Amino acid sequence: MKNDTISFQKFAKRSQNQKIILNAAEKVFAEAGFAGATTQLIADVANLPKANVHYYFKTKQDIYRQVVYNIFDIWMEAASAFDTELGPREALSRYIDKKMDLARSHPYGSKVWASEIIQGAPIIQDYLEGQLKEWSKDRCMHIQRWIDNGEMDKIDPEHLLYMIWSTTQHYADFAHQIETLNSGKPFSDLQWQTAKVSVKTIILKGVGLSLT
Amino acid sequence: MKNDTISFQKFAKRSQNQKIILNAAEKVFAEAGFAGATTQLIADVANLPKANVHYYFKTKQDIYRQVVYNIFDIWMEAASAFDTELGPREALSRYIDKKMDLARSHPYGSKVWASEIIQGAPIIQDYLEGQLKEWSKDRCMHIQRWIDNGEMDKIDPEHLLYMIWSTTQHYADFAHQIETLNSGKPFSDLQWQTAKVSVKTIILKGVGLSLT
DNA sequence: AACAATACTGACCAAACGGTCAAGTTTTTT
DNA sequence: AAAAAACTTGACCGTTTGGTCAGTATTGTT
Repeated sequence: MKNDTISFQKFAKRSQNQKIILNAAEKVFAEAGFAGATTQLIADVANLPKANVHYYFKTKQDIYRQVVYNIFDIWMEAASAFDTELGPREALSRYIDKKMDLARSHPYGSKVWASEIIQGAPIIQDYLEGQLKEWSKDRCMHIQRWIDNGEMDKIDPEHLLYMIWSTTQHYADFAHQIETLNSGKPFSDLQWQTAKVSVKTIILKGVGLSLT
Repeated sequence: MKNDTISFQKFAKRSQNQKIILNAAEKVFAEAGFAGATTQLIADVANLPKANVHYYFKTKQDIYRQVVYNIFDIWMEAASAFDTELGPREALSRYIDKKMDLARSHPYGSKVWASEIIQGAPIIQDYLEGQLKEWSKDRCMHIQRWIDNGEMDKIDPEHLLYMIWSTTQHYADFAHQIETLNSGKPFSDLQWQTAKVSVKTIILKGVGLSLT
């Protein structure tokens, strides 16, 4: 019992400091890119001396790798909201909702991901070829089945996925541009609501599904 | 006559070397980000000694600024394809076509732009608040008028614009991801065609317009 | 209380960076 | 032909960077 508690605390401290560093790093990588992010700045944001950061992570790349893996895991978990058993309307609708929620709750992660892909996915390539490709193929197959069943319009499933990804992530990645066009103010709850409804309305109707 | 020719050649040489450097820089900035792009690498890609690059551009930021301005200009010129006099179907259709063409022809510029916005638009902020905001407001007003006239569905115009921007630019910015899901091969002419049609079909139908 | 393991940190270093410069070459003007 | 202007470049420099390390403090174990 006492041993367990102590072991847990030890584990907790290490894990907790790593989390602080990763959170700081996510923000810094998002705002400066991989090369522009300095370990010193990550340390400052995490409120730790730089040497301490290197105590928990051997290299800057290790930190970066962890940040990218984390956002990928979150996204893949959200991808299960695309539950093909629900039928096209519910599956697409819930998936878009979920992706919009993530765009709002994880803007830094989304930006890090975008930069990683823009620069050719030097770190995450294996995941793209593995998990992501598998998931995409599976969903595209189901979408095609819906189409063949006459449940929705004949649309290339790939491009439907791309449209959902791009549109939802745009609200995270291009938040600064959107904010600028919104008189410099971030979206309010109501504006996020409107965004969600607009995206769902256009896409669902666009592929021949009604909202209700 | 002779003077003119000589002066023109002088101008041509300077201008030509600047163009070579800017083209190289666009690629390097896209693939490495601002901080990750080294003047040495830009020089290598341009096939010039580093000192020569600095003869034509005082600082790395100057090169970067020019690259970002260039892509913004190209985009704003394309924005005139959104000709509100044509009515909603033609205006939107042509604008999407034009943006898709640019995603294919200027992938590096699009990536540099995306990175710039992701990092908070440190260079281009004035343009966002000026030209872009003005253009957006104007087009949103026209879209609203179409809606009020019953020519298309009631959709928040802002979000329609965001959807067009995000979807089209996705094919440039996330080309690497798309390529990976496409068995590692870049899109063929036919696939680009399909992408274009898919995007137009979904968006136009999504806002209550028929394609033909 | 003694010991061991983990956590922390200031000082330091080699490498890489953006940028400069003086000394050359080529081109244009007179 | 000679002077001026523009172009080219290898060598160089101060600064910043990721990362190390030796020494200290704290926490956990016996």
